[in-house]
Amino acid sequence: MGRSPCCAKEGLNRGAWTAAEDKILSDYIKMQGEGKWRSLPKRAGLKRCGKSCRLRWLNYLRPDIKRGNISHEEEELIIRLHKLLGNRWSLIAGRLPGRTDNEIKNYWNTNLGKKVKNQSSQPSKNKQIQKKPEVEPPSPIRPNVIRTKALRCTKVFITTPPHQKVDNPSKNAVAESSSGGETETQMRTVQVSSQTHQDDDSSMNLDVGEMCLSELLTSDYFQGHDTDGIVGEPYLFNQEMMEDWSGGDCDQIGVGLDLQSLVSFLDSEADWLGE
DNA sequence: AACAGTCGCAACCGCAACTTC
DNA sequence: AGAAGTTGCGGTTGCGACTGT
Repeated sequence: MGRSPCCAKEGLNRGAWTAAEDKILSDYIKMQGEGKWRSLPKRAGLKRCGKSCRLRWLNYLRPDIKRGNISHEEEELIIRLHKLLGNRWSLIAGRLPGRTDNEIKNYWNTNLGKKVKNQSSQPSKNKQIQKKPEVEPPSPIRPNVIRTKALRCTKVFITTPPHQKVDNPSKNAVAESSSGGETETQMRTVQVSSQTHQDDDSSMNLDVGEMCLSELLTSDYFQGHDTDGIVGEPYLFNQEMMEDWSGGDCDQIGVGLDLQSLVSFLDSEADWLGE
């Protein structure tokens, strides 16, 4: 299908927003709520395209936006998440309350990108960051950094094939993309299935909405089972990755990692498999 | 003080996923 | 089922602020 232009460009304001425009937009959204961006400018009486309004609201006017410098803890988290997710700024921003994807993207491009590059090019003091090469996938076997486009998915199905030793953990991750109206932020369920789990119900649904990732990763399902020759091996992650995610930093920095990030990561892994 | 170069952020652009009809 | 419309995302750009000469 052809793509229609997001808006007629004639007669619309462009460039920096004025205080008056900001006020009109935020007042309107406070009264009417977000959404229907395309028609919003007309209804609100703004000479802007809907896209521009959405961006302005999301990146600047939203009341829950955190202003000010990115803290060291946030920086660490960004680096860590970028290592896993690559340039999926919206997912990374989702783990940093009050920060926007645009802000994090800018911060990465202006600060962290260089910093991480420097650190990886010279042996350094920061062991945590030096554990793995940055940005580029270390190998085609187990890419740390995945593709750029995020999929919306509501469920991740993780399964260990019967009597099959896990030689490539990522091969056991399959993401199901929902066709429903849910969004990434509504991902709620991870279904974990294992042949080695001998209960009648060999799969398990976990409500993961607010579950701390480190808790989940240290649970039996991710630590592996003492059967079928996969003693102590996680189903999805090797030791390095487990340390990466469950190293306890999330508690230290006071930002609870929930499974949305993990689901996205698994989603990415599944996508890589499909290529 | 004036100019050039660099940096950082806000905004724009184009694409793809998703929804609606 | 498929076309048309909408939304969200990541990459890129423009411009003001800052810094060095």
